[in-house]
Amino acid sequence: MTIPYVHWIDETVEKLAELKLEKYVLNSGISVSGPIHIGHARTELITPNAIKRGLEKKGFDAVHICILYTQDPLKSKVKRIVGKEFAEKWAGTRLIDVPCPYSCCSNWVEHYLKNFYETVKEFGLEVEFYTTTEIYREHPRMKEAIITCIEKRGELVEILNKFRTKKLPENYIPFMPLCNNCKSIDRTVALSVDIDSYEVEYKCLKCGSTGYSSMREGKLPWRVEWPALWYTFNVTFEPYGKDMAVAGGSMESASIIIREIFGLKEPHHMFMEWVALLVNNKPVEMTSSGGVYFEFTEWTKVSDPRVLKYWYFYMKPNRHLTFEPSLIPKLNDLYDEAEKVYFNIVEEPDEKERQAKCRSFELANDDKPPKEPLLLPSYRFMSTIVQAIGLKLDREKILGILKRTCHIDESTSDERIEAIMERAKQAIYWVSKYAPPQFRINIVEKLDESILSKLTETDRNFFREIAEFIESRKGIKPEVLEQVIYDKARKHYKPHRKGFQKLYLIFLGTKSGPRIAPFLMTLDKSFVIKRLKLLE
RNA sequence: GGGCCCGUAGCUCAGCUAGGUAGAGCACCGGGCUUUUAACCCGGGGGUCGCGGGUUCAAAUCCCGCCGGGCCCGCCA
Repeated sequence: MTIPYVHWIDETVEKLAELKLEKYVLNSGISVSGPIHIGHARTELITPNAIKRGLEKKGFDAVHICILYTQDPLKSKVKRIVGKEFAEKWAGTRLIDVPCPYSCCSNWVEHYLKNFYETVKEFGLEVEFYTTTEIYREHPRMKEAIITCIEKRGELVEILNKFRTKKLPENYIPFMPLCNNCKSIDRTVALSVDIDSYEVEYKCLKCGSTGYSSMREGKLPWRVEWPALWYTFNVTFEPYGKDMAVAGGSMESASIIIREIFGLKEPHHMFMEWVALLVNNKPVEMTSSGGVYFEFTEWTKVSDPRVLKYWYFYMKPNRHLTFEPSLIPKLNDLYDEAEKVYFNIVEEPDEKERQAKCRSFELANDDKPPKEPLLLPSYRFMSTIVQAIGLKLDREKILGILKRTCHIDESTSDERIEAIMERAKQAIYWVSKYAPPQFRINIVEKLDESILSKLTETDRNFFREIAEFIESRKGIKPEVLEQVIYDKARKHYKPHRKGFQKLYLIFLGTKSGPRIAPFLMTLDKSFVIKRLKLLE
């Protein structure tokens, strides 16, 4: 009685496919209240995009839209990312009107979206983005939705009041106007609406002014805005985080509103857990405005997008994930392992596990897995190599080392070389910015008394023999050198590990280090020989 | 006040959607081995599946009630 394995993405696709719709609109949304992080990427970008592709593969017309909330007021909690003064000055202003906090872009939104679209492209995501600012200004369906909400406001208030402790008055106008005077959007009250001129009469509680402003510049309150967007785009599916999942939360009210006010059915939903960041060794949910995040645009600098996609596809959606930059080599290993399982280079005895890895690997590659495995040197080893050559992206040196360590040869394809160089570039960035101390290699520049005084005659003989071996041979394989070092260590020391300790001492000034032979081969041969002879 | 997720070996978790002998990795112990910035191989110990009840020939799995942990909503988004 075994249940056939179905990946959770495929399961969702199957369910949606049963609806047999002419067109599928998969919606997601991100508030541009700060940096867009990799937690957003899980729920709002990567997951719905894979579902879209799944539907397309089955021959359906599907589109993935992502709404960027730029019309929202700035939250005061952004003080954690931009300082108290800035936050207080601009709190309550539409994000689109807030200046760039670092004075490098034309405004807040532009600053936080600066490299965003490019990263989306690098991730191979096919998403249509809309800002709420442009939707309010230009989208005719949104205008219809707003007018409907105002016309049916009695009914709407009744629905909203079911979810409120502080009840809204019967004549409440469900609209947040923009104050022309102080540009606030969260402390204004709509007094009356003129549908023909599409203007709203308002009173601003912040600056005390009254006046008329265009409804194109205001917004609906969130609980109404969400279903209005469903109506605007005819949304059929939407993943959401736990903030929306709650009984009495916005999803529940939005579902009632879309049915009763707009006469449509609510979209299908999918619950996704959030991604936490390890802060002081404790997981904290990522929050852009609260200053806890790992930026989405940062990902492509440290790693291949497929690595993050693979992680998200391999883990179940209700799984709470915890991220830390020091996990990046590990996550790369996870992807590399999946590649090996997929190409039958490594055996995965557990059939379900094998399928989970293979299917997640395919999904991470947008269902177009490579014909041949890349089998890159591990991220960890790449981080050793780049450190040995001073964290410079020196193509010749890197490829030279990889040749010496037998990772590549003349027959290695250009595609693979490029992938290796890409990983080298990422490893440099990672080592410089994120590597914890135990991953850092500092080669001893010059031997001084503090080291020389610790060496014995035995050590000198041991080093000299290794030096002579390296000198006498060309094209040594790492395994061969490893064996030679081991044999000589056993010959000179008891226990032989002492020999290894002395080797690390003269190269790194430490008692331990990376696997010795491949490490020595990352270094310049003449330097290694000189150092072993204690000449430098 | 309400909701969601989680609770299975020391740790991280799989197994629960369709009930059928309790699982993996890490850690630990023993052995092998070359100190490998989380090495590898062989063997071993280790669990009242949070608690209580119910359904059933049979429950980690389904139902009800509790308890514990985390998060969220009841402002705004």
